[in-house]
Amino acid sequence: MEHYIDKLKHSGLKLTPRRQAIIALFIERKSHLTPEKVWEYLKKKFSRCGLPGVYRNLESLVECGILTRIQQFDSKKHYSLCSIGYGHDHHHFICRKCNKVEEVDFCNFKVISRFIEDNLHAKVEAHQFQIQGLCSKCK
Amino acid sequence: MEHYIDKLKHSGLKLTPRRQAIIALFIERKSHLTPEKVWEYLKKKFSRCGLPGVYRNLESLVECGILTRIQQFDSKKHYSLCSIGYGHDHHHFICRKCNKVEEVDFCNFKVISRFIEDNLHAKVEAHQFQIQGLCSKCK
DNA sequence: TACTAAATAGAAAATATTTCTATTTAAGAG
DNA sequence: CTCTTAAATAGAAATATTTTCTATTTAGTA
Repeated sequence: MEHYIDKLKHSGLKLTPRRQAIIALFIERKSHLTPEKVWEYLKKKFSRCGLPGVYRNLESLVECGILTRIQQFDSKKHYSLCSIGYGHDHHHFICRKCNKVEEVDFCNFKVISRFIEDNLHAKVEAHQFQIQGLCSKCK
Repeated sequence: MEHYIDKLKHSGLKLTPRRQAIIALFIERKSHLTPEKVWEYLKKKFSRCGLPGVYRNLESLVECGILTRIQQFDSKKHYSLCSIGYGHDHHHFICRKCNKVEEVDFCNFKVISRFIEDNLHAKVEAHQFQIQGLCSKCK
């Protein structure tokens, strides 16, 4: 938690109760969450709580490198904790049952990047790598 | 084009003018497109044309393996042609300038898959790999 | 404690997607 | 070629999702 608070302050963002609660929620759940899900949780903790604020907070937490956007194919936004940070390459394993997101600390992207630059003559700038399956508990 | 028509028929889907036009559009543009963009194009070709139909067609073209969903972070759905097919692993290079989508015929996923199964003790089922950058023309 | 920029709620608007029903059409059978 | 039927369609409407806006409140600092 300290780690995340440092990231917040380092980005010049204020440490508000709302943000602390959001970070705590993600730490507790370990899964990716939609703005709506986050809102459901926050409404229980804060009597006054707007969905627009949730959207804004999630985006600012992405920008300061605490959260990352997770791609699902359901027309909703999804976020999860991410130590790698905004603008960098992301590698996530996502459990299709419990939605737990685990970071994959391995990437042989250089090889693929080289392949692409050689074969497509393109300039590679970023990549996202998502792996789906069942986590150790769900399988 | 023949290739795509075969795929359609093979899936028991009808070859309608709408679908032919959608496939032709994707072949011509080479880029990923949102339902809205596809609709804009179809409206020029068909006097009567509904957006719900576009949504349905795009989804059925995904299911028969002609299109794939492309992940962008803008709250819209994105589709592109894809020879790999539904449920299989996808590897795309996407130009951030012209939105051209190129398939990457290279994958050392087995190594990463093995790494994940060994380290996270998870069962890997699918993966998507997206690479962003500038294509040969745009760079 | 006072100040200031940032964060907030809530209403409203804008955007995106899905559902529904009646009508039309593609494709196979005869 | 015509008939039949299941699939595809339009368009209206509903729903869902996200963003914008304004006034108010608050965190962090001096």
